[in-house]
Amino acid sequence: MISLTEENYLKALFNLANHAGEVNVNELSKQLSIKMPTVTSMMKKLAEKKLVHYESYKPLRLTEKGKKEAGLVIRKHRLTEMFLVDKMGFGWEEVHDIAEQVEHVRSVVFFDKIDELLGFPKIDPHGAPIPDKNGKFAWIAYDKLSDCHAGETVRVSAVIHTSSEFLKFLNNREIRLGTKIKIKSVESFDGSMVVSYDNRSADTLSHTVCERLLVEKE
Amino acid sequence: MISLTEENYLKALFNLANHAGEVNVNELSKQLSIKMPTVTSMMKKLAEKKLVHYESYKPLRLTEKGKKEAGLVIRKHRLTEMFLVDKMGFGWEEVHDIAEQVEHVRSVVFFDKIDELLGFPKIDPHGAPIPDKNGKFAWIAYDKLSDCHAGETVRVSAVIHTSSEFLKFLNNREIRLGTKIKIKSVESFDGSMVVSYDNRSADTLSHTVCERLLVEKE
DNA sequence: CTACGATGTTAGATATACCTAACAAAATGT
DNA sequence: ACATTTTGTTAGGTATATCTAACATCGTAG
Repeated sequence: MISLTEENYLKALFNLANHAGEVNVNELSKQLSIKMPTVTSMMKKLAEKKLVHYESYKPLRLTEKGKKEAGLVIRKHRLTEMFLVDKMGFGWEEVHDIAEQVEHVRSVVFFDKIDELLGFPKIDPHGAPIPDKNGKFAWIAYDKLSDCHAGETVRVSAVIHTSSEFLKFLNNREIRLGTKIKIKSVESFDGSMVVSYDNRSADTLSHTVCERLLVEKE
Repeated sequence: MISLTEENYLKALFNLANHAGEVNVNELSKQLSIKMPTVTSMMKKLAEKKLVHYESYKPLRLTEKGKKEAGLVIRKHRLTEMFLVDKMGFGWEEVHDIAEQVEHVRSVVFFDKIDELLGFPKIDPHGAPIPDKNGKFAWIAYDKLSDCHAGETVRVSAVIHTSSEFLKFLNNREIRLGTKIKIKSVESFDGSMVVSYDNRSADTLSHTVCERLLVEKE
């Protein structure tokens, strides 16, 4: 049995390990707003449960079992977010905090039903992939808008949604998943981009914004 | 701030106090499957928080504040049950355990949205009243079927749903909220009733069943 | 290459929510 | 009315999850 607290550690480990595969105690501590000694002792506990590989002073790594369990928590989180948006009418900027709580519900049928009612979605409202029932992710490689060039036309496929402020900003600009963006020019000194989309012929997006928009080239 | 555990104690206190207004430590202990000493110490804690009136060796009583908080938890529980049945397609026998978990979600907008999507329901799928946003109950006085007499025609308005087995039994007999029952005779020696309803011309219901069906006379 | 800052661990304390064992009070039955 | 059973409390212990303070190791900059 994995406690609610342990679920949160696994989820954070997975999210931080996204690219590198390894995580520091310090990073994890900051992510969870939990002091380092507490993190160290939890890592020892999770190591005993064969959920993480832990050795003193070495970076943390999820075991296969740990990845699976983390995937299942993230599955519950993302299915919940999708349900809140698609079936309950919440905005994509409102759902993270609610899903953070609902994800800890222990009922397989509950999430299976959500999955079914949604038609077995593959991505959440922010474009992030929903792991399958074994906790496995179908990774999709997107480009950051900030890595694209003038003249290219791209489609917004996912957003990095660390803050609801960013999502509200996108709401104001009427940028959503699927929005087709044409890059008119890139300012080399600050990385900001002049783009057009829908009926906005010239809008400027800062580098900070462009880094958080994940796109596919047409 | 009221913890998840405290919420469970308040809910149990309210449910047991339904009629009497007073509850024993022993009763509460059995209801929650928590040993008496633990209950005693929790009562002292809840008394400090002004949620219960507690004196050694005296029966337990919720304060007004305690009743309100208990009402709010029960509101969340019953709104969840209604949502699970009406909007997600679960059976009334499946929803208690799921609602037991979802009720602890701390998000006012989440439950407000559920309330709105359901059209501000006054009763849950078992006919129990849903408290208002101040935790206040609109009490409805029903009769037990077991207190009715031969010749009377009644309508099922609520069920006492301590076990999902009872609800499955009612499913098999096709008895639901709203079913109109005609009492043909009452066996005086065991209190069982011969009744007719829908297209069942003569069905026998044991006293145990009749005690758990709450009805309104036509 | 050593010293210092960043990172990580150990030790010991706290709060919550549970337990058992032992004792105390209340209720009950003959 | 007193002995017994039921109910309730006290005392002390455990597990989880957190903290601070002090110490240890690592990595790097001078």
